[in-house]
Amino acid sequence: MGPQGRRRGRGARERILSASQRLFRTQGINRTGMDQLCAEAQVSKRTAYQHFAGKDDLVAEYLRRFDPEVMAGVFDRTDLTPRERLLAAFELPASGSDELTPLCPYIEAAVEIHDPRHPASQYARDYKLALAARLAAAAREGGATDPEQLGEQLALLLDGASARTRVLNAESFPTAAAIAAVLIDKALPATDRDRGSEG
Amino acid sequence: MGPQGRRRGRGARERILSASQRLFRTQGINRTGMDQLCAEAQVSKRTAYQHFAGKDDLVAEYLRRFDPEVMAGVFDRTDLTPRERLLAAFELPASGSDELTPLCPYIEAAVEIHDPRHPASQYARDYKLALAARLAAAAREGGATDPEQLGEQLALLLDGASARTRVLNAESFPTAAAIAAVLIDKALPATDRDRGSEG
DNA sequence: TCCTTTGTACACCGGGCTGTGTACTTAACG
DNA sequence: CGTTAAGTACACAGCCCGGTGTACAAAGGA
Repeated sequence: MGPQGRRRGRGARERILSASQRLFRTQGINRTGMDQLCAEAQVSKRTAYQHFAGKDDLVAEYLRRFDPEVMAGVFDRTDLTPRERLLAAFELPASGSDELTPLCPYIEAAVEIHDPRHPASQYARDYKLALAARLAAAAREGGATDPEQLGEQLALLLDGASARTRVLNAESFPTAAAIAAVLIDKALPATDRDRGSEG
Repeated sequence: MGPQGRRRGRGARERILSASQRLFRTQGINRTGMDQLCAEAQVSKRTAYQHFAGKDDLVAEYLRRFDPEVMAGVFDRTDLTPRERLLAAFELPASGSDELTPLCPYIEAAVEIHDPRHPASQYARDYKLALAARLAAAAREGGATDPEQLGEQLALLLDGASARTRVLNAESFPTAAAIAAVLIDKALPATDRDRGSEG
């Protein structure tokens, strides 16, 4: 119910969004009420609704905030060959060694929202396509025979690992990584395995 | 809210469960209220709560009912070689040609329920393990080098296709099938591709 | 200093949800 | 026929949720 003792002042919007990240990811979207979210953000409910038109709006903005941060760490690593970059995408994201990888927030949103026309569902779709495109770009750089196909395949593996980790309550990324290795070895020319095809 | 005109009589429990299948699959679990469900089942709300302790109970039972029906069609086909059976698991399930494959109900439940200790989550986990085991059994029958690994890999592909179909709002099973073909060809001995290793 | 912008406190509304109480009706079976 | 199990109709309790109205307090630039 907002900040009871100390005033928290000006950074309301940012606090709301970062509280969203914490709560939506750990509890899910539907199970997180606006009251709890405002309490976590130390923001009054009124303020929240002055910054966001509604919960839907907040959810959409929460998803939009993921785009930059998620994939940048992997794809911008110029020290790795394309092949290594593709494989690095399957290393456990932000691996707190005893915690499970949480379900991809876009899949979570798509399942919880369930309306394909909802802005959040649009963002989810856009993100997934963008990620596949990035994978395809790295695949092309590595000299893959059919980069788009490999990108889509690897993206599917990531989604599978994420969903399966949630259902089984056990880490599934290593399995996905093993499949990815097979696909990459098959699609990338053997001579370029340790070196990009860039000339 | 229940049967307004005609009385429907004795088959209440079955009608409730089959209405669950229709509504939970098309709308999701949380978005389907007991009122709507009872209306669809043409059953009074009171009757529903005489058959099930609560909605949680109904959801658990709804999931339990899937076990026999889903995989039986594929794995019992003795006319197919093990390799063909493994591949058949990736053919679009119940393909209404213009409709998307709905999200696997166990993934749906695991995401919507979100509590790993909930009976529904248990069923989901059990089902996923059982399916992987069935795939592994077929893989073993086909002479795979590491049947358990192949089973787990194929199961992950199915989950990935299911989740990604939902997020992208576009069919992803063909992609998964292509990956499956690669994995199967790699794991099954070439001489046994058209014939089981049974002797 | 004053005034605008931002945030606060808190009660409250309407609606949907799960679940129940009660009195009644019907179908099946002996 | 009579008895009993199954189902019905419907109102209603209680809860939580998203969202709002109102009156007030503080920060910060001019």
